[in-house]
Amino acid sequence: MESTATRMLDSAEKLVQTMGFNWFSYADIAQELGVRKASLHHHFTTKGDLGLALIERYIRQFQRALEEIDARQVDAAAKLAHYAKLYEDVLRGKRLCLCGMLAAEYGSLPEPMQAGIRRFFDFNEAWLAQIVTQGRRSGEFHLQGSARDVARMLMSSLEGSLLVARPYDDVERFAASASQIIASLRTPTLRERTRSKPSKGKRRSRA
Amino acid sequence: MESTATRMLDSAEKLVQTMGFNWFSYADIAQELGVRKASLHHHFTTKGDLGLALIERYIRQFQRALEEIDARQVDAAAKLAHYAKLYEDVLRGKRLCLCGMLAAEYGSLPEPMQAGIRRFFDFNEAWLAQIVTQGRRSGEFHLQGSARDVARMLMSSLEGSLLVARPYDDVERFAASASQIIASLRTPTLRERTRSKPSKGKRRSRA
DNA sequence: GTCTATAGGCAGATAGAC
DNA sequence: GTCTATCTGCCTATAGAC
Repeated sequence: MESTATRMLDSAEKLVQTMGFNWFSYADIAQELGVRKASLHHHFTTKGDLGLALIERYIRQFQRALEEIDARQVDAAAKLAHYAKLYEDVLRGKRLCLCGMLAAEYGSLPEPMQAGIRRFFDFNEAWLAQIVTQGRRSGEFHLQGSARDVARMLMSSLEGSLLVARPYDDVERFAASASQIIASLRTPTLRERTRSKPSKGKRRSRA
Repeated sequence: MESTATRMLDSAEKLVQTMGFNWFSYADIAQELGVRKASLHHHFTTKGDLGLALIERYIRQFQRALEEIDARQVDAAAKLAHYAKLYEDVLRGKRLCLCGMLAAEYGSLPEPMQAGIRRFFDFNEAWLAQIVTQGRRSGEFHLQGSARDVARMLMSSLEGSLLVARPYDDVERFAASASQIIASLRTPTLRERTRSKPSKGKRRSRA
């Protein structure tokens, strides 16, 4: 059985991800759950408190999902594909990434929420950088730039792909962008390689 | 001398791009311009009217900027670099793309604004697809996928790079992502080609 | 922990004088 | 085109009974 606080967070999360933090009110959640606004304020005194709780829970959920990926997948490419699937599932629910939405509204949010949003991005960046490093070592990925910069590019591109795909209510649009982004990391395929000059390729230092 | 309506649009545009459409009110604009709210309603009866006017003006401005690029730049790569600069300038003003912001708030907006947001993306996609086709013909770009899909990926990635970079107030973060995205289109350089293994590496199916 | 009641303010919008 | 005045409704938040 879910706690009341959890149901409140679930309802708020959906509202933020679909309509934005500045659009919804306590009345919306109260109505959906069949409680009074005052009950909401008992659990989350201010709207900022609620927003921060949302971000912190979202980070924890993402953390678990990434641990799951690390545990189940071996290849860097497979890990990355599953990472993209996480985003795709969000869009399937006709939502945006919680922190993607809040990043748009960033300037209007209380400071603790702003710090939480940056923590979410920092955490994702760190995980992705690790995957990029792994993929480069294994020869799966072909790329220039630091692992950190590639990680930032990947995260930003996926966030943007969600943002742009949603108005079209088109999961395929997202999937096409995501696979194109990921493909750009892949070592050139045989067909591409056979075009290249053979020769004494030396292993490059970090680009 | 700027018309009152123009100054109203300028003020509203900045508020939307920094704080979001659902955050600001007519009172904010009225205060900044030293007029009354009723004057605003005279020019833009409803907030939705104002929002739509904002989108339409933004599209016209973008159109002019892209014509400028077409007129001044010859190479597809140079055109793309200038396109990215358009985004970078937005971030320099500590703003988001108007339609990127509105895409986040999409679900909460009146239908005419929603249609306008899609027009903006469609228009950008069409221009980018043309550049991609040009670059592929000239041999500047190396890519898989249709010009349309590459165009969508580029636009989404740049929108997302703005979104993620802004909380860090870091134009360099955007620039690094943008140049990485664009670099992924470039035909492998000689130096990159020489590194590839000749050999029978087996081709994996598309991820 | 949930409720009723209410404060105090601001939202989007309109009427009508100047 | 701009103003004053006003409407109606919703917002976040709190006090205090149950």
